[in-house]
Amino acid sequence: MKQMYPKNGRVILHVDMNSFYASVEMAYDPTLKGKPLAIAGNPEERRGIIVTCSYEARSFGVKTTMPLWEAKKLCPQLIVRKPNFDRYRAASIGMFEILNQYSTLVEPVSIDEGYVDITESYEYGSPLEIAETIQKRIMSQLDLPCSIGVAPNKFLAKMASDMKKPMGITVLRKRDVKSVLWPLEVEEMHGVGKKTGEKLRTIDIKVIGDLAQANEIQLKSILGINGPRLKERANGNDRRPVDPDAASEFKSIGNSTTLPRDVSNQQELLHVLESLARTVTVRLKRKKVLATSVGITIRYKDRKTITRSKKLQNPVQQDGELYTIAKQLFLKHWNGERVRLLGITSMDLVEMNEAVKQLDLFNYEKEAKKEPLFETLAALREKFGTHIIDRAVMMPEIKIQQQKVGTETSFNKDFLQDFPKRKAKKDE
DNA sequence: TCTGGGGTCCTAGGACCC
DNA sequence: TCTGGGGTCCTAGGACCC
Repeated sequence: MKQMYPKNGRVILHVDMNSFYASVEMAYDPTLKGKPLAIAGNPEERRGIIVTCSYEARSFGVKTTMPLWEAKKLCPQLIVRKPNFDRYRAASIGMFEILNQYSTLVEPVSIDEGYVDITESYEYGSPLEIAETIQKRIMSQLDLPCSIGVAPNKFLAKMASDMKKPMGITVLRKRDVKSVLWPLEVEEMHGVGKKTGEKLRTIDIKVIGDLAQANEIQLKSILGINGPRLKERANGNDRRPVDPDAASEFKSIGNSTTLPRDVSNQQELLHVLESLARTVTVRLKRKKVLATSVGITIRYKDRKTITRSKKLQNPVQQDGELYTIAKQLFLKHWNGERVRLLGITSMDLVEMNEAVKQLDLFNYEKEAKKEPLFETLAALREKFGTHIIDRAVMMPEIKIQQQKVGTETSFNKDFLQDFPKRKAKKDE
């Protein structure tokens, strides 16, 4: 079997669930099968846009991000359901459990898609057989359709999974790139959106083949670092590994909400901010992380959107902490006009057990530089933590400047600047 | 009568340090 | 008296994706 595969080549699958939310609803309620179904928010709350819709709905011209009223106009018999994220998460777990049975190299990309490196998975059959087995099992066990791309790298696998929907399997080899990929419009390419497409068209690049043969200097000048990368992809090259840990750690956690109507009342807005802070806090705790930066998003009536953020001295997670910072940012930057959307994002996340250590290191470096003055032991303990101060004071090799102020002995905080270095050396 | 909510990555300018 | 350039951090915004 082994000799079936190219010596240094990889075999990557991209598994993409078809109209995932709508399909999950149909699996839960089979009477919905075969009907035009859309998942959308509440139009009364101005969240009435199509998140996903069934293929039957698509045949009427209904599309993702379309306002609900528009979709209803195109398809009056459209059945609309609100999203049930718990259901979708459960279905997603089921899907990844199946993928994990064919390789240890499974990289989740989002709730409904992932890459699988099956280069070493000979025992389960040929690449095409594995793809067929996975597709059949997802259908029989979860009642959910998916499309699978089979290719020598992630980019080609991703493009391949998009080619036959629903329930397609597409093999895209390197040698097929010219005939299959190159004739497609550049905007069809993963990584090329509206803006990049427009820019590319200004230098007469219309199809993927044009991009593949484009002048690299010129590409770089209009797209920056992304230009040469896109050209590589257009030629079918992509060396990114399938990394099972890639998405395991969140880089940010945030929540935002479009208000049912535009609001300019400060109390009302702060109230919304407070409830957003609470939901973000709950999610931080569940993930056992703390935030070292906090940002807010304000979208005004005219959809102009600003973001403001702040790096913190100490990572936060407790109730109220997030709100306090978000409130400060909001009051400082809100221009008083009517607000359409508010959001809070927590960033630079650190693990809870890591955070204690980092808190100390962070503090004494920064604080000591800022205000090198004498303080009492109690104050230092309060600021930097009892543990770290007591350890520093106990170490005889560290000379600590002291002075008497009244009956109290104070310590020069400057000694703290050297402490981390000494401590690091000692720990080696 | 419009345009959600969750993310990631990149860029660019200013501050600051060496 | 005049003044380089690299590196890093912080902040804001933009593009893109699902």
